[in-house]
Amino acid sequence: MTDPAELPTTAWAVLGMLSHAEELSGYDLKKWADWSLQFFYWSPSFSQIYAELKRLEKHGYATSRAVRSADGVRGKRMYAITAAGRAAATHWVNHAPVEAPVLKHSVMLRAWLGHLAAPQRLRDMLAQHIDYAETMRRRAEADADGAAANPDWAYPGAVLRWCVRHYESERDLARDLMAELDTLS
Amino acid sequence: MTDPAELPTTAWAVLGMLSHAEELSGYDLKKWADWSLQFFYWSPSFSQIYAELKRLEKHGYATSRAVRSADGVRGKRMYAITAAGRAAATHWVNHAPVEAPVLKHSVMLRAWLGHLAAPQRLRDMLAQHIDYAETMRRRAEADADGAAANPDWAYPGAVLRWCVRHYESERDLARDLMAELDTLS
DNA sequence: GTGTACATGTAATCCGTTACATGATTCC
DNA sequence: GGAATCATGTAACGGATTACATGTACAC
Repeated sequence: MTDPAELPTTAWAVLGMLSHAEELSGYDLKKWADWSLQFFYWSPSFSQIYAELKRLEKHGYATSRAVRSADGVRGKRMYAITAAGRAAATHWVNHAPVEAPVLKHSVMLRAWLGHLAAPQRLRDMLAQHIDYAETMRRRAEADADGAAANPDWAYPGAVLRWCVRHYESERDLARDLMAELDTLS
Repeated sequence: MTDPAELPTTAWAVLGMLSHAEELSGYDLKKWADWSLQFFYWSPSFSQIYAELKRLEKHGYATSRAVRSADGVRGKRMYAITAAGRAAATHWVNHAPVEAPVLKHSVMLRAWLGHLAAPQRLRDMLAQHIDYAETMRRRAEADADGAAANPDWAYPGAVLRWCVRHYESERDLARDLMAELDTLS
């Protein structure tokens, strides 16, 4: 087996999604990314997904076929992972160096600049962040429940439970920080 | 006051660092970013910092002066925030829309693809991640202790305590996940 | 008939990194 | 003398986004 090509992580994420399914369109992948990858990675834009799909196909990691609807007009293209693609993805998971986790927390960046901020602004920002974390937690929980039904989703399910706890913690830590900032101003 | 220019978050982060200090060189800023921003945002490369400094100066948000060492040979350039820069940064903190937090967790991405992974690989990855989180926690704690001494660092101090709890949680959640994965394979 | 979802793709642009280039200073 | 740190910057490149362009299907 030749060494798998050097590809950006996004490509492996897309290929990884394909490895969980039979056949998906670019549109499907975007929708699915919004509801799964989104929790712990990030959801690439449509244009990025279409570009990665072409690249994956060029490398022989995916195949596609054009599909027309019953009325024969509307076209779409369905992608599936190939054996070579599965091998490459497996190799990537098992052997590629693991990139450091990236955290870009613009709420904390603003709190770090609290000496420039109006106290109420910091409270509002944190309140909004608490809502965001709670929404994400709920969504992840619903997804985790969905995954629990199917043994094929054991790993995604475990990761989704990690996400539930992660957003729970995110919510609680924001509450703590809000309380702490209230004692400052 | 004219509206502050549209700048990437990195520019505001650099300007924010300048707002915490008297005068800093690009090199100083990079070193400082590695030990503060790094915990909750990310540390731009040297070249990025130098580029942002030039842009900030162009906008009148920072000034610089060349400094030569006692022997008169070695040169460096020290940057300071201007009044306009402080006003712009304040406006950004108080009024710019807050970007959604970005999380790109490549460890979780690989766990999500656990059906492709060797069980031992997942254990190793998580063990390494636990070490990473613990190291970050310790570093953040040391920094938070340092900040506690000075009332000027109240906000950075509060954020650093948030970081300590965040990395603590990150460590614990990775342990939980490792235990859960062990029951799967 | 209007808005929403389905469906794909191009072009322009920007953010940011890596590699490269250069050279002084300080500590061992 | 050699390594690590201080110190700045350019050039090439790539990853990714936004805006734009286009059109169908379906529900209300």
